[in-house]
Amino acid sequence: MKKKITLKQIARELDVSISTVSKSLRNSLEISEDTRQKVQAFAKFYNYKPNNIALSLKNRKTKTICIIIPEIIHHFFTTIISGVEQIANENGYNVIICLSDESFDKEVINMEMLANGNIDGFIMSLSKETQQKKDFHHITEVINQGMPVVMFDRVTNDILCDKVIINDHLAAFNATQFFIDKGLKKIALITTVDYVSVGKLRTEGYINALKNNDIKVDESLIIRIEDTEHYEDSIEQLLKTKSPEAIFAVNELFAVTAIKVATRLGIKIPEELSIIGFTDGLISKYSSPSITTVGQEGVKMGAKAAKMLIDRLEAEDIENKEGEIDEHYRTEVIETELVERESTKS
Amino acid sequence: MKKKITLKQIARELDVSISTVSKSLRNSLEISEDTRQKVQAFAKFYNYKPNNIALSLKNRKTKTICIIIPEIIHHFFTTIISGVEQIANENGYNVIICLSDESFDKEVINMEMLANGNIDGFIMSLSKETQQKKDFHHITEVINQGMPVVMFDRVTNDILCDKVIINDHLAAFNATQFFIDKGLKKIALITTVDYVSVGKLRTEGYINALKNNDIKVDESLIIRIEDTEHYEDSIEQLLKTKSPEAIFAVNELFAVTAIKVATRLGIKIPEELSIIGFTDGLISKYSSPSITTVGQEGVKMGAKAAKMLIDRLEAEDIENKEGEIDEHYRTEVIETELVERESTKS
DNA sequence: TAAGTTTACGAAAACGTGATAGTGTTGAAA
DNA sequence: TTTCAACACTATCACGTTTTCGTAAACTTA
Repeated sequence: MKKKITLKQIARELDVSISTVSKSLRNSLEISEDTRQKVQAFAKFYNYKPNNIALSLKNRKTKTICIIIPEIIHHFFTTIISGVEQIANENGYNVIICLSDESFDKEVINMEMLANGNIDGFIMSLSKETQQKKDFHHITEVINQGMPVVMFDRVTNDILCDKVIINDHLAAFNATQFFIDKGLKKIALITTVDYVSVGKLRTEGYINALKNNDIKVDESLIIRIEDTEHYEDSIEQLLKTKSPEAIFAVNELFAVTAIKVATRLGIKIPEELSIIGFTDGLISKYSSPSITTVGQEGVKMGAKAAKMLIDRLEAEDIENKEGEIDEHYRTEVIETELVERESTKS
Repeated sequence: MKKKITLKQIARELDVSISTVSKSLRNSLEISEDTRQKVQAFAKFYNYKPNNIALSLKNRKTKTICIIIPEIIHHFFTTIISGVEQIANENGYNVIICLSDESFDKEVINMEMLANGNIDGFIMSLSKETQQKKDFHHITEVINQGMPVVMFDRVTNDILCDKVIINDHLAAFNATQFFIDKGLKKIALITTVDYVSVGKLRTEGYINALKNNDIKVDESLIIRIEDTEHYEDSIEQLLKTKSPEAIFAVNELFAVTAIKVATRLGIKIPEELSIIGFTDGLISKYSSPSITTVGQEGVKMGAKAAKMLIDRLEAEDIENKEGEIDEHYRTEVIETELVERESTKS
């Protein structure tokens, strides 16, 4: 077992100074051709690689970014990760992934721990609990320390920073309008409780589409799901008592569960009931019938977020020297598109 | 914007030495009650937190582990991450997640980059390409440097290290036997090409179960899928020409695709065709009909792997001082269980 | 009072690197 | 012969910690 070799060891071995070794390896012209070659050969033989931690300490940057997501089970977040990872790697950055498990405390702990030098910046989507508490002190604190943060999907207006979102309102509006254009009027909504920012926006989009077409909003057609446990019953109740012609679900799981319940009740899809979900994940694709869904382009979103973060990090390098920092934050909107499948009539 | 404060700044501000500040904050008895309190109050006010990078450099450990997985889209791997993350956090470790995208090169690059001081150890599952090439030099190199590696699921005998696997052979054997016990004999297999270690093992389990029951192995009932693109046709062909009574699929996607094709062809599940998949993911759960599957307990597996790695890391601390290292590597086997659902007769 | 002991702190080294600023030797120009 | 530049290298510092060792000053004891 040969441990990693250091500059110092090379220097001692070749009987030169550490500086000489360092310069030789960086091909400095100060060092004679002879010495340079000797050192480089030796270094190569012992597979010398600079210690990243030492470099981080010296340069005061780690070339590592952290992405905090509430859940890894949701397909949407995994696609986000893919996008971030790709751009990060292209630019020589590592990615640390943290799960908040929808918990405020875990979000805080993760951020505080990593903010102490481990990483250069954050990409994050708020946990449910954080959105509910509306307590963002951990995020402002990090930003105040001069560490850039990019928020995506579940964002808040209370924090000033770069953001990447989809137009949830418009996407929901369009999905609902899609039903209406097919002549369907009794449209149910399966959504989350209102403190989840995206749930709220999608609900609003649904309502506005109805209003826009002079369709009365029937609150009994709307199910608001608190936790993810026993919502099958609520859906069954809805289908039995209200017999909606269409259902718009704000995520994949709600959509596929609706299909399951409908199938069990002998309701034909899409003949008797049309369904549109949100998030174009594996479930929507492989469900039978497959689910028409609002595609979120998670990869694109993650890539965009990573790009914004890295741009800001690299900009800091330059601006630091000139003493000026661009405080102009931007919010990017990612387009969505309806992916038509078997759960809606064509 | 107030940047992070350092020991040096506190020292200068309070007109004491850096050592005094450091000791005060660590409650050393060398420092008078008075000074200690003064320093601690000041540090608290300015929200002092030690710089992790500096600590890493000094202690020569980073309290960070890396998990390399081939794909994040597969639900199995996300559950692995959950398990690792949980144990890691409990023990004060961060987790870096790297995706190899099934590519040998990306696996090598990731490992080489992070091995230079960024992390204390690896948890990994081999990429397809690596398994195909049988080139493991990057892994042996890391291990030779004294960095512990734990492999899970897709492992190789060519590397000596801790491993966590499931008994793929037995699990496939049992699933096949399950069909046979129900009186089904014409059992098809949808598997991967043989260089994927787990695919091979599962195929062997299937074959052994058949042989064990004196059922002739019919190669035309076995589909080996190379890449994940156009296998719907192969499955359709199989169903049309061979009309199997049962299908055992070595992963979720193959299983759900089989269901899709069968449904399209009007084959009733489970009356005319029973299906068992592998990996108890969202797809199996939410598919209609839901899929009977071999549960892999990814969380448990990830947790086990993390525990093995951390145990070894902590053991190193002690053994380093005593100059002895335990080279006795272990392989843990995680139990699987058949989760019965609607795609098989009860 | 002299000697020893405790108290309370500071100096310096170490982790590994890279940049800046020196330094001694050689050779060439004046 | 003197002066100065070029060359080839070394010393030192800094990044932020912790820790070991050292040392004044105060206090105790004989």
